[in-house]
Amino acid sequence: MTSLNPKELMEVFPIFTPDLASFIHEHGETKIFKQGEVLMRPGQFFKYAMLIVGGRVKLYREGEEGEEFFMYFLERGEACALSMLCMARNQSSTVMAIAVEETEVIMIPIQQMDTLMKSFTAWYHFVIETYRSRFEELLTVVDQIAFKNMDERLEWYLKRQATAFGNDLNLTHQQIAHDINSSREVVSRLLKKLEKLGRVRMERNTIHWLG
Amino acid sequence: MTSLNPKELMEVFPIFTPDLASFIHEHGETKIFKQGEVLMRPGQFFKYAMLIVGGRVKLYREGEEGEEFFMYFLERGEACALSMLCMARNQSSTVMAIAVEETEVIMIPIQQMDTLMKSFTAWYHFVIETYRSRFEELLTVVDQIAFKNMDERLEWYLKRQATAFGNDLNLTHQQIAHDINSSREVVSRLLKKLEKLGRVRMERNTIHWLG
DNA sequence: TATGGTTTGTGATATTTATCACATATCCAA
DNA sequence: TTGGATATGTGATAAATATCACAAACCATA
Repeated sequence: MTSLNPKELMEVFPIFTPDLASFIHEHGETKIFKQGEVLMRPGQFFKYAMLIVGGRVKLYREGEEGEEFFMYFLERGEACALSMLCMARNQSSTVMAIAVEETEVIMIPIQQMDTLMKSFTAWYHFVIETYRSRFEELLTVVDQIAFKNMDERLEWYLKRQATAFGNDLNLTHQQIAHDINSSREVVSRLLKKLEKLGRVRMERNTIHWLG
Repeated sequence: MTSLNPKELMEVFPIFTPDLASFIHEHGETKIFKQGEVLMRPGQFFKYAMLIVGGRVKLYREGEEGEEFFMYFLERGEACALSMLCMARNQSSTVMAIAVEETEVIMIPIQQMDTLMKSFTAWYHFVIETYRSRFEELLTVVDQIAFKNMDERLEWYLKRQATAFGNDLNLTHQQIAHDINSSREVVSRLLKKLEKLGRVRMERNTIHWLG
């Protein structure tokens, strides 16, 4: 049973119909993840589909030598596509997902998926839209790393961070370097260039996005 | 009405049940795409979900300055995830898909999707598996371009081509350069290195993969 | 206000990849 | 067989990115 009643669920997930909202209210569990907590890690098996009610989750890919590569955020009203996809075949995760803020999640047990899919057209549309938007987002990620240089990729990264967190970004150059799989020095220099172009203003531990 | 009867459909798509196979036999259309024909291009809207019966389709992303970047192949028994995803919201395609061999495709009109999804559990599982495998594949593509150097990426590219076409690859260095978004000279030099390592043997217009 | 940890700045250098210029090789068709 | 198109080879150089070394700035707190 979730902590949100059906009416609240329909506010967070506008596509839900009343009967679907009731069903999820009934069969879902609410869980709070604290900042920094891991929602899933590579190799872990899914028992639940995860819907984000509030907060923010960072999804990233890990390289063989411990590198990281930021892919996207999940936010209020969205769901983890992989948790739905892998569940259906009892596959394990291939990405890291950690809460970057305190995050409230509705966990729907795998056993309910067939029922949901068969009984609620709205659920089917929600799942499709979840897949579609994540696939699109992953394609834009591919575009960036396939076609763009580091300066453009950095700018794109900052833009997305600003969309998620607002224009004052509490990030060190080292953290950014991790996320875009570059090095701190390179990030520092490119940020300096962006500052000269008037795209950012910099402080220790903070970058003001002026986009 | 498809050119394949239900029994043949079940051979190509083992997950299909008899009733699903009959439904698709009834409502699908068969279409042959000749080598080099475009199945979809960016901006085009979908009217059909596309299932591949035979042949091979190459999916790639286009950059802003006309660059190309190969993502993956679709083969017998697979389906185009994007054609299913976009259809559901009447979205347009964001990738190029061309037949690299003569390819036989079953086209299922968008109008049938809701019925299929509601009436056939096997269809639902097929769709999920289609999404899942394409998502996984796209994640491995991200890994390669995010974490690997050109030599490793080239080797990975050749390996995938060899899996699709066999070990004798009819590719020019220029074509390869296009697909991995590099330049001909770089590909030539890296191939030379691979030849010295005994991973390939080279001829004009052909590369023999010895992996 | 002294101290040590963290963050940022920057020159020097190495590595990787791209680009340019041109030579050579191979094939096909006239 | 020859001329032109296509494919490949290769040195020189440029550009992008990574790495190393170390200095300077900032911050918390003892």
